Amino acid sequence: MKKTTGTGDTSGTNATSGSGDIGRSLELLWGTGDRPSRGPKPGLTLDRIVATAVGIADAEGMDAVSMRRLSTELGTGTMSLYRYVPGKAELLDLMLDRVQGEPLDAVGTREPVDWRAAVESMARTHLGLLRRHPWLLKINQARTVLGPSAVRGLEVSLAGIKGMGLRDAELISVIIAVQSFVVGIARMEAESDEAAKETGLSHEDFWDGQRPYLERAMASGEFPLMAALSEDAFSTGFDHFEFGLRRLIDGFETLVAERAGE
Amino acid sequence: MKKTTGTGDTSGTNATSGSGDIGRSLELLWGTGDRPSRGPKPGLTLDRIVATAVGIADAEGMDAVSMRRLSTELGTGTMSLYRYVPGKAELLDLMLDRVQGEPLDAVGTREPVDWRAAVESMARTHLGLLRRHPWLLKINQARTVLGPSAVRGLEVSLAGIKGMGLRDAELISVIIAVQSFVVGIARMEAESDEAAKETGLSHEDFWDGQRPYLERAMASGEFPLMAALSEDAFSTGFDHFEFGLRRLIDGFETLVAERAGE
DNA sequence: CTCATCAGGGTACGCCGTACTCAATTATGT
DNA sequence: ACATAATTGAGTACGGCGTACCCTGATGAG
Repeated sequence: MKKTTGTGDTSGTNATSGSGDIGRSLELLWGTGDRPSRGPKPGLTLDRIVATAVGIADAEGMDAVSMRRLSTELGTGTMSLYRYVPGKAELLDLMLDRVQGEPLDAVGTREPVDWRAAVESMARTHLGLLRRHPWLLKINQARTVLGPSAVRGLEVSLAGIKGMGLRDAELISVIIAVQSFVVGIARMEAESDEAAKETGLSHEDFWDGQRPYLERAMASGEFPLMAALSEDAFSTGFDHFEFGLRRLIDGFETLVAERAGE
Repeated sequence: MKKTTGTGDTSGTNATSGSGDIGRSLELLWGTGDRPSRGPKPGLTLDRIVATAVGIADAEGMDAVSMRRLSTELGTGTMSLYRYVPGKAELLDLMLDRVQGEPLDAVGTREPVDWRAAVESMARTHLGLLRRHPWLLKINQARTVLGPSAVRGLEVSLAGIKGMGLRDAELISVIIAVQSFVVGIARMEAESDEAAKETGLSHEDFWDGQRPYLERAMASGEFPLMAALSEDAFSTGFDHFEFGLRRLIDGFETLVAERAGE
């Protein structure tokens, strides 16, 4: 995704730092944004660019976010964007950190009542975020571990589960387990929606379309257990998120009780 | 991702079926592949195309899989591929189903010993698959729920956890919970690797690069809990997959015990 | 043998990210 | 006040992508 040009030399023009992209990303993320003293005032702001990009992604998905499209939306030339952002990858990093800040504004770092409630809230908040911005799933999150919003989010999460009485590495692991589960669920949902939108087929039409193939397979006798499943096993009435979350919390409970008993 | 041309009319040339893509995918997935009687013999096979595409993706990632690249690898013209596959999306579906079949060949549908072992095996197998083919994470899996390999995999999974004594919808939910968790973990790993490869920075260099920003944030006093974390909280020595899997199984155990007690 | 049928490949179009160039603008030093 | 150095923003161009369209040949049924 990085070397699309083929001519190489992605970080040669940037005189400020020879380190590459990630340093630039961090600088933009944490940076103060002080302008140079000489020259005309910029007609845009980083904030406006990122906000607009997020708007496009929310409305039409990540694929719609291109530098040309973004510049059109902003009423500027395409290349002007590169005055503010070194490349598209860095723009994505900024988009990521921006929306990650959303839930934090509402929550604040209030005292946690109970770690179970905290875990639940963490999962629900995260899932809500991913549902609101499904394009988040298409951005490499490993890059921006250390944006301001990510750090704040981690702090809030830690505050919630501190009371579990686990070792530090285990607390991190709890967070990772919950986030992993949530991401997995969100991914399923997002992909389902995406597929529905792309093919123009609704959920029901989709399943109806599969039915003949499925039925032939079931009739073959090769899949006895699947054939024996009741009709509503795949029904949309069952909330797989709630189910999984409950199990996960129960699992944590077991560990916490175990530790307390020793 | 579908309407890249802008001229519209994505499914007009195909005389065989006006239904669109998904029907065509299923046909390729389950179909018998009978050739027409007239005309020259095809120089390629669907199998060879898909296998080559998988090879490229394994070696160089999903981005390297383009129709041009694939055709070069196969020694044919680019457009020839469209004789075998209606479009790239369908090719991805086929790639997905192909690698999903891998673990099944080894396992077989032997009698399950214990549902705990089955869940563990399910998770480990899936994680292994995703580690071997990280590009799987970039393919929309919702589309191909019903490829032959997917159906077989589901059957095997069901066989393993049947003994839990849960309702059908709950069994599905168990599978979904485990797979979601595994996908989440795999995604973290893959993104980490990808970021490392793209930036050319190793894991350590990456963290060292962040350190100044992090330390400034910690020094600000805004994040007391994070600042208080021990050094090794993020150490690579802790296996987050094992931890989460253990909790998940414990959580299932709680439910199973609950049901048995009633 | 004829010819309908079908495989294969070339060309072209509209997207994409972005390197490079250059005129216009502006704050500072004199 | 003015000259100057710095910076902006727009234009152009390149190499990639997926794929629509069309033409060339090979094939086997009648």
